[in-house]
Amino acid sequence: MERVRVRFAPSPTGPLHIGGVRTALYNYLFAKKNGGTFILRIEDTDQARFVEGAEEYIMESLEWCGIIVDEGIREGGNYGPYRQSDRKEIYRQYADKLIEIGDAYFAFDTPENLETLRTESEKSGKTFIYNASIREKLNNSLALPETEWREKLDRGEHFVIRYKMPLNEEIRFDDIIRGHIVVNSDTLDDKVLFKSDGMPTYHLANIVDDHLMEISHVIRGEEWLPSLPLHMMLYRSFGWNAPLFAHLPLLLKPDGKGKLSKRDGDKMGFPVFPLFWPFGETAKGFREEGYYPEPFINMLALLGWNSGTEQEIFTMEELINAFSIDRVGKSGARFDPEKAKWFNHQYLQKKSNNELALEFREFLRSHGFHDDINRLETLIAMVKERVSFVKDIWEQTDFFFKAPDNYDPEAVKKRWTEETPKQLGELKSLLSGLTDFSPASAETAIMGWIKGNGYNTGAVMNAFRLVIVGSLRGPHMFDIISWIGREEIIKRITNGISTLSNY
RNA sequence: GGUCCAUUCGUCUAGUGGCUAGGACGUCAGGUUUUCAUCCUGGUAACAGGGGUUCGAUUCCCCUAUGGACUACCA
Repeated sequence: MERVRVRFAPSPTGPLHIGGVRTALYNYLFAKKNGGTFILRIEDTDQARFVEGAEEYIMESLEWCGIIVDEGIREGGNYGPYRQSDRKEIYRQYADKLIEIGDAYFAFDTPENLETLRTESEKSGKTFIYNASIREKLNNSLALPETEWREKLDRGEHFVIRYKMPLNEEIRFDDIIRGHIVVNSDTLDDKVLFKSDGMPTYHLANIVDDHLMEISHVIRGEEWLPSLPLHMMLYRSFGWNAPLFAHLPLLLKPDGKGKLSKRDGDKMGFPVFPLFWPFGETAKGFREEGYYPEPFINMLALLGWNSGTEQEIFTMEELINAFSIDRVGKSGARFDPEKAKWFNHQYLQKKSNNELALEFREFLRSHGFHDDINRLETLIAMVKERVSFVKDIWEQTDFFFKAPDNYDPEAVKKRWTEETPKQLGELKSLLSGLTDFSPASAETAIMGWIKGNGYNTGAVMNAFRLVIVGSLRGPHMFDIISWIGREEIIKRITNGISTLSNY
């Protein structure tokens, strides 16, 4: 096979959606699997929709994901420039070449005029298609006498260049994922290739750049499938070899219908973007929500692709090795926030207590607490397996840092009895006199005291937990009290007795 | 409306002309636990429908239904 060169070609019109990230990922995996090159090309031919900051956002997102760009606006390369607005001059000549060979023409119709025609034919139940069926009647260089349209051009009248779609021709092509597809050219319209503002449309720029950059495989979203016939025609008109195409299935909403959108994330409280989007209407990002890039990528890779084995946890290296484009599915995949969480949980479990302690220390700081790293490691060890995110650690351990400010009424009702104050009073003196406050020592002492007095273990321990934690949750009591320390424990028992005895 | 694409448990999916249709997430139950969670064990649950082809179709073909994308001087 010729050498593999693939590109990810987003438009800088806002934050990069996870569907876009997945497209980038599949391109990247395919390139690396085949020893090829991954190119990032910015498609900013629509000046009106350009959004400040989007380009940086795209690059930062890929970087966070661990998707390494080989050629691009920041990396450089031998096929630049990699931003279409910087390639502006090269497109017109290709449009002109098409006109020269008779496969394209100048059109002078105004957008308003076309709009009117469209609504009119809609009213009569017909579809308006700007093609062979009607172009002779419109305002273009095919319908007008040459002297007339040349004069318009000379006068500087606004024009676009349209592709001249042939009449009644079966256009046949193959897609790696979808197989053979046939479309009749009569259902296609004479697409605008070159706009009146002097910029090419996606269709022209895309084909020209893919050819000039020697792209071997185009891997993009399914929304492009309907324009593939046009693209194939363009390659034919230019006499170029077309790259191979693979159209990826779409990412769908977690509930209901339709493709995933920004709104879904807002509505259901999960992110649909890799990073926080800080401009204008802000949007949540996976990174800021506490996801690690590895599980995020892992999750995305498995949305629409699988290795054919039962392996689900993959490193990027493993993904590259296992990836194959013909194992990509055909139907849309629904994004599942629950499974995304599970992936993060899996990765977090593999982190060392030290790594997590370091991360958690930063988090604690924002809550106004601090502690030394060794103590935090001990703490992490107690709750690690029950959390999916570093921020969850706080929810599991807040009572280690501050005394409860209220007691769960349900738990009080269930576990606070007439004997409880007396028992906890005894426990308090026991702990005051205990020299070794390690978990093991505390356990021996407390369990001995309970048994010696014939108390009910569950009753005593739950009441004890209630005054220390404020509710019936958390790790083993002996680990908790040893970490918190005698003085604070005594204080909490005292407070608990005085507050709860009034019930 | 037109064109194109798709359809296996609730979700992501494996799979093949003959299988008890497999796994994961979720969910449910049991176990472990002085609590909660984790964890372990087990269960639940699917080939959209109808016609063909065939000795036999989830698998191949056709139709229908449903879903989706596109239908801009946006990408």
